[in-house]
Amino acid sequence: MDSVSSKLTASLEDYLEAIYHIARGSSVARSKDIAQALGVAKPSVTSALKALCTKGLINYQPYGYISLTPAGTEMALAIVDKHSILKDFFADILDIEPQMAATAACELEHSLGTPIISKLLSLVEFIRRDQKAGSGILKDFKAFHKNRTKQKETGNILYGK
Amino acid sequence: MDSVSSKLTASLEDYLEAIYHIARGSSVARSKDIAQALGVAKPSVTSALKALCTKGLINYQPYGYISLTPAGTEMALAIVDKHSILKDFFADILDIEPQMAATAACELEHSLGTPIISKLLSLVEFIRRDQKAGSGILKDFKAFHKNRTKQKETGNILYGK
DNA sequence: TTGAAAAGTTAGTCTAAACAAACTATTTTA
DNA sequence: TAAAATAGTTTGTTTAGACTAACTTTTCAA
Repeated sequence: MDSVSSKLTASLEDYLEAIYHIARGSSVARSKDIAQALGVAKPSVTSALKALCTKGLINYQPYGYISLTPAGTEMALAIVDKHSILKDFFADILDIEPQMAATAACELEHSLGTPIISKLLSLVEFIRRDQKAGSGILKDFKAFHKNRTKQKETGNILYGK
Repeated sequence: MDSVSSKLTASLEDYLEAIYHIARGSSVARSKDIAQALGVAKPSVTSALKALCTKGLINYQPYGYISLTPAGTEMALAIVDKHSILKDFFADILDIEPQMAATAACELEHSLGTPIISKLLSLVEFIRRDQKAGSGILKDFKAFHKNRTKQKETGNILYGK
């Protein structure tokens, strides 16, 4: 358990997440696909695989296929969930372009703990429910933001965009 | 301009922010205070000061006092603003404990660009204004979250807390 | 005004994460 | 089935950021 319990770096979390997604699609994760998914060179993948294997999160043998252990799957799922909640918050509530929302989610998923993510999920669901009920919090908010940033022209406001 | 325009690392942003706060209080920033503020050893501060000086963000001479240049002040202010907006969002909207809200703000202030921060600020102000107007979005949201996480006991929900 | 204490710097080490170049293993195909 | 192509690994380098130990500079107090 000692090797498993240690916290991962942001980088190793990214590798774990990539392995999760690749294995979802094709049921095996190959080193090359991981490199491509993360935009890194092949030797970087090899190093990361060794680290993740040492921590008991993946099954890995040199030149072999890669899969997540139960512990690795659990961790990957936690990261993927955070990513998804953050992306929804940015894209659906803050109305950030999908690409930028995804990028931001990628960065933050490594920093935020469950208490904050839980609240964020509630907020997303709260506003979605409100939308269905037709009372228009989101619409009002968007109008509020548009109006607030329009004042940028007059120069008396920060963070116009 | 070449040395100034490069993006800072998260670490250097932290140093810049610390210098800003220390110089606010006592009008001079000493190396020792920076080390203490960031919980880091003295040689780490010296390295960071050299880097920030090279980038034209602080005035620094060995064994001398430290101050921000105009460019450094501008950057520090941008970071401090982000921090403050994030902290308000976590503490006032998501109702996260102040300590945790501050810690999270510290992490995220380095990752999020102005488009997202701007929207977040609008959201904070939108909900504050709503509160004053008495229509209770925040109150409803808190109740919604409480209710949602109560279902945790029954086991059918993620991120109960 | 000099010497001890405090502050700051230098030098060297460590870790994480990336890279390129070179090598090895596997797979494909002619 | 052997050679070419592809995939994966090893080795060694680089960068950023931290650290300790040892050294230098500055400050303060007797």
